[in-house]
Amino acid sequence: MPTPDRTSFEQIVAAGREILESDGPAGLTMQAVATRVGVRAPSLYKRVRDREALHAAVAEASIDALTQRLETAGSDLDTLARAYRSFAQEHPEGFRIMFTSASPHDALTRSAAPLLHAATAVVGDEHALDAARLFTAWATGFLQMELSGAFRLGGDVDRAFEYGLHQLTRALTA
Amino acid sequence: MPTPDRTSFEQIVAAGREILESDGPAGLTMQAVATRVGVRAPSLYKRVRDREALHAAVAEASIDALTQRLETAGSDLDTLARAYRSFAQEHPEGFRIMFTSASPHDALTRSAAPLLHAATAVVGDEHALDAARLFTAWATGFLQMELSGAFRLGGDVDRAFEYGLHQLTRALTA
DNA sequence: ACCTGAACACCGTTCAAGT
DNA sequence: ACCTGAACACCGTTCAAGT
Repeated sequence: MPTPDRTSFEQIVAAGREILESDGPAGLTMQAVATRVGVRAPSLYKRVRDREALHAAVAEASIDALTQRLETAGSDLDTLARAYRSFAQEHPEGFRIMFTSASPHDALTRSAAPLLHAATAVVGDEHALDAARLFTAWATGFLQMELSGAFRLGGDVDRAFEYGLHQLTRALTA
Repeated sequence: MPTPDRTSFEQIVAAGREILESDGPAGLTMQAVATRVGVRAPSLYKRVRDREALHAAVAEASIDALTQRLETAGSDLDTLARAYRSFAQEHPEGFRIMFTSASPHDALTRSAAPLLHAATAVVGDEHALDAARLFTAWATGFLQMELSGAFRLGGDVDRAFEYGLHQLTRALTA
């Protein structure tokens, strides 16, 4: 006897993102998600393999949200860097989980496209990948350190961001 | 009636580092550490406040190990970057936990000193902090992406590292 | 003083039984 | 076909009782 679905994969992932942002990765439990979508924990296993898969799905959704933000932001490195930073500041846990949970190849590839395009415009085809990696590595590391509070030696963090952005774009343009 | 100590904080942290490296952060449990040091889990609470404090202590020990490596490596940015990378490749989980667990101020400050010194030599006092942040952000982000397998668009990762290193040192020297 | 077993709360996961 | 309660394994943490 069929039963009407009481939840969906999409709803589970959406609930997971909210819980992650409010309670951190430790709070992103099967039980917490089940409660939020109005179901018992065992029911989640119909749509998600296990807790690790749940985390991966939330990570993928975060990457997709970031990609969309980057795609609509603009096409130059400067604009992309600022869009990246504002995304990370709005979704600190969503940003973090992108690099701590195993994320699918496809999502990462899609998110790289805007950067690769912008880098190509600056350094040409041959070094586009290297330049994109230089740029994203800096931005990712900077945001990670900013969010984790690693910048505690004083100084103006905003100025440090502008300094890095300026040095990098200048180096790549030269 | 006093009892001879059957373990120590140092032994607990050392065991924690080994378990972290072999089983990842999820495997770094109170029970696993207790078993390895030959004690029951409740006994650990005499030396460590809770699981979070255990992770923080392991993170601090990793930072200290990195700092020592950097201090003995050399004093220019190029050498520091390579030392940083080799440390991360030898202790991937130890590297990761430095940025995911709350680490004490002092350890972070000590680890920044070698970088700050090298940066000062290149850009002078006024921009030393900004330059050190640019450099560590890039290196940290790059290693994080390398270790998490985020570099999946082909290309030579070693070459990308050399490219970034070259562009950064050139930008800061100019 | 430190160590332990017992106990409790909480989570992940499986599965037989419900509808 | 999905949902649930019951059950089991495992972990974090506290605490009274041992030495």
